[in-house]
Amino acid sequence: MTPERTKATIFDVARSAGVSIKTVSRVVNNEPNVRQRTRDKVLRSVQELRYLPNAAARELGGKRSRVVGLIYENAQEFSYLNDLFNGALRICEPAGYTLLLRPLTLPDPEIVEHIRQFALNARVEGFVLPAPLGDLPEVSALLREMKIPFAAITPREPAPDEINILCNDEAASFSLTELLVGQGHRAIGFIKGHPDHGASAKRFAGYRQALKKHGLPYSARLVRQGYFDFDSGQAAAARLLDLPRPPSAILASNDDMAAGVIFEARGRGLNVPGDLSIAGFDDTRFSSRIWPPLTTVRQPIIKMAETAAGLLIGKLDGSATATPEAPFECEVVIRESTASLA
Amino acid sequence: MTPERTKATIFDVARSAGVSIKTVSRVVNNEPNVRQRTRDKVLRSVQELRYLPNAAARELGGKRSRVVGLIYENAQEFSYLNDLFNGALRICEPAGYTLLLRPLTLPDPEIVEHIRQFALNARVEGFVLPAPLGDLPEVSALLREMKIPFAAITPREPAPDEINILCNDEAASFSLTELLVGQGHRAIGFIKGHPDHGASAKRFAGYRQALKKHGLPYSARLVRQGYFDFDSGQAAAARLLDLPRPPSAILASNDDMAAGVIFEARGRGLNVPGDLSIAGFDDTRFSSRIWPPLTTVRQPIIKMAETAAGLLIGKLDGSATATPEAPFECEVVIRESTASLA
DNA sequence: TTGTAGGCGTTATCAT
DNA sequence: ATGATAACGCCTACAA
Repeated sequence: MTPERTKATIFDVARSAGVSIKTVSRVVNNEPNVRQRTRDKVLRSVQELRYLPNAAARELGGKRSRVVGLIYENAQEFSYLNDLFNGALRICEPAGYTLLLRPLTLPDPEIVEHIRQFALNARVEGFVLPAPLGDLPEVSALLREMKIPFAAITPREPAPDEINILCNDEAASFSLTELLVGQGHRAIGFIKGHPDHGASAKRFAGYRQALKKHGLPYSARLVRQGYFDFDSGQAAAARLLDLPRPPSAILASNDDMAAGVIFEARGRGLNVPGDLSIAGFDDTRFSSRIWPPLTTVRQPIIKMAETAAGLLIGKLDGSATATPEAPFECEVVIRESTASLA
Repeated sequence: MTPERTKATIFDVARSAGVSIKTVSRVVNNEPNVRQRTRDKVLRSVQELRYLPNAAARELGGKRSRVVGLIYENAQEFSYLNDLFNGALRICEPAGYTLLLRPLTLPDPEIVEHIRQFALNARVEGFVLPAPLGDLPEVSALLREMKIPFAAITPREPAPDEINILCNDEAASFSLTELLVGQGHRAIGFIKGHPDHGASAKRFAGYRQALKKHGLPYSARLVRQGYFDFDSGQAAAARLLDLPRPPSAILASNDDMAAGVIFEARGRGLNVPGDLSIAGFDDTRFSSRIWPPLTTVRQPIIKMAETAAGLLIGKLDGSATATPEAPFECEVVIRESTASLA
């Protein structure tokens, strides 16, 4: 147990175990064609010597960097990103992969070049692409061209053989709308998300379906375009509230926009939820901490990120890999920003 | 301009430039003893062939990984972290360094072992240590023992030869307190930050100094311990507001806690700032978006992170390096959560 | 100022 | 099932 002066190499292990370095390599890399007894012997030496394969040598010899890249949009809400990082990291680390982050500021006219450079410089073997990056056709096209596998986390139509992780945005939006309908709201405003995000269309679709199911008329007047940011939410709310017959509830496609709606409502002296019910999407860090706490939808982002990274690594390692059959389940979180119509 | 089938190596460049690989190496690494003409010639070939040194080979041969690690506390407010990442990344990338992130959940009894493993596995050459990690003695001790340089971003007393980045927390807290005094507040509550953060003591000191300067009595009654999170801020506010003679203003040591104070105040039907003025620290993403928008202090985190990474890399590269003489300047941001006493 | 030889610690190839 | 040996692409010494 004396601390080794110099780090053990594969040769040290080979000598200690009485085998060749190739056998050690086989064991360390879980390759076949090693007798169980030999394998055990080698493993014992590995432990004793605290052998850790030299990543640089590994890459140089084997052409594999074991680097996974995670590209994300900079301006996003962070609790989402934090969950994403943690989920991906939790899988990459024990699997012997390095996770490299690459923030991007969108829109970026040179996005393709930026990603290409990153992939090359960092020798990225595979990408995790959270929304909205997985939604950008030029990005997936580039990665396909570079033959770099990726796992997109977004509700898109994956090409065959591509990894895609998604959750049931549409069903959640449906439930949220139904909740409001059940509370007696008949004029329900909707603020759409950024058109480049696949989730935006899904959430809108859920809203429309719920209206339809309950026999409420769809009115384009009550729908405004937003861009997932606070300001666009506030602006959209202002226009909805300026209507001759304003909605009694507003459903925003994410919490940032919902926060903007609350802000606008308060600025007009409206009581939330007394005068206006408000709901959002994402359950960000602040959703429960603004006043009133926000009714929203929580996605299992950590699990989704873990799954994305896991499937991606499986593909890189040559194991089996497939997009999961069922979408992940979202959860409606009911708080005080929504209430029954008086 | 035909896309190379296979990546160019140092040999290709050498051949193309009509020199030896060692000369190419010298040029690429900015080493001396190369004639300008030769240098230009090589540089031209490098561009033509789009030569990019193979990082793995470089590390294997040269014993340098060019990896910088950034350890951070997981539970933190993210806009802070996001700025931190972006600042550090902006410096590391063009300098040819890879930035690796390592979230940690505090308190962590095995923190030393976790960091050691990370440093070893990822072959980290130097660390950026934002608060509160730079404040933990066991962490700096470990890094000193491992002879891994680090740049701490926190108001601590750096050992000689160590890099330390800080801003004038104390002066900012002083200003904020003075602002409240100037608005006529005489009973000003203070919620301390987490005791493990160096900034907590500084901010508290600034508060006390301002009271002193303006001849206001210091009262321990009006000071509560918080832990930088929303809940502790809310709890502290509850106790302050339960006092027989509650404060007319509360200064929280960060915005998360200030948000908790606002939440508590609203829950009690208090008008902010009419009945209670509230100020925080950090200017997080939500500070301007809660109601009312929060008076707070903004730190130049991006610049601080850039400086930290830059000095660290300078040290790793063997250039000169010194902790900057003057602390970075914070900026008081006055919004609607504070107002003159009626 | 420039070049040559050797080594870094793996993985891959091909025997045995 | 196991092993010898040659890459891999660069850097460090040491020559010239």
